[in-house]
Amino acid sequence: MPFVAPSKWVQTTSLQDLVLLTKALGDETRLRILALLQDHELCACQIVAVFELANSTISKHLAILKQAGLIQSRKQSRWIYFFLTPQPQPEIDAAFVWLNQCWQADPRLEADRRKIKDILQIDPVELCRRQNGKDCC
Amino acid sequence: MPFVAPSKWVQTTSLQDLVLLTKALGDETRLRILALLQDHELCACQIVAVFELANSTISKHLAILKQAGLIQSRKQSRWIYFFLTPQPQPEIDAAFVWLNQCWQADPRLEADRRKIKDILQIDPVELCRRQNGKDCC
DNA sequence: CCTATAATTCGATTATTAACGAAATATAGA
DNA sequence: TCTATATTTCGTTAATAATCGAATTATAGG
Repeated sequence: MPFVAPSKWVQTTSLQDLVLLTKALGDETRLRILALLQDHELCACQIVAVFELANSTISKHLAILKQAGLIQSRKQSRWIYFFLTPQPQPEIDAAFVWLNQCWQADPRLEADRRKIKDILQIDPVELCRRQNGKDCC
Repeated sequence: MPFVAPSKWVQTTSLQDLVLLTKALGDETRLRILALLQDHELCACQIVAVFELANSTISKHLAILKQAGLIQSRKQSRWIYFFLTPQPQPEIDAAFVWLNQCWQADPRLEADRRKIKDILQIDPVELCRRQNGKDCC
């Protein structure tokens, strides 16, 4: 039976986790996604519609936020919905407290909020058709 | 007399400031510098001695931290001492509160603390001689 | 006023990250 | 089971950031 190192040995240090977290927060698009997710859970196609970036780009941003422990996802019907991690580990919870203090009343975030409000009116089926159809760009 | 836009017009939004701040925090070396500065103010040559990076690199990191409003500096004799911004604006103060929650008892930060303890024993004159002399590297 | 020197700036290089479109994956619903 | 499609992964390119050594700056102290 081969020797297996206890999982403790490969555990990342809190500094490494923290760097993962601060790097995840160190991008404007990702901060704006987090701000939107404070109000609603959203599927990828809705986030794509807000930022007008390629869906592969948004997917990457979401993966970074997820790996940092900031968000989670669940599948419902044909869509994957992303939402802020509920009751996250303390260091992430504290990060949210901090961010909330910072980003209230920012004009760009307000604009994003208005935009998502319109997007939420559109049926995701129609939204995805627009994104995957050739009338895009 | 030329028209000069009121400074208000070029004022950055809070989101931009926040991105500046999160980017400044999104680097391991800079987080470690901040952790060290929680205990002591330090001059550039002392920080260089801890990290074994070129003084130009450390200088850049310090400039980024300073621009984000996290640190300040003062000149004393031949050295410039860097220290955490006392009573900073609320969003930065909240960031420090958050960081303090995160980085207590991390082994790498502990090691840095031990190292700076030794370095503080050395006269800065001698420290800088070692760095600028040819016996380095 | 000089000179020595601590720190910064500059210019170049390397490494990392963001972005895209296309291809692959996975699966809901027919 | 099969097909349509929402999301992810892949491969590449472009932009940004970290790093270095050398040159420059600014100034403390002789």
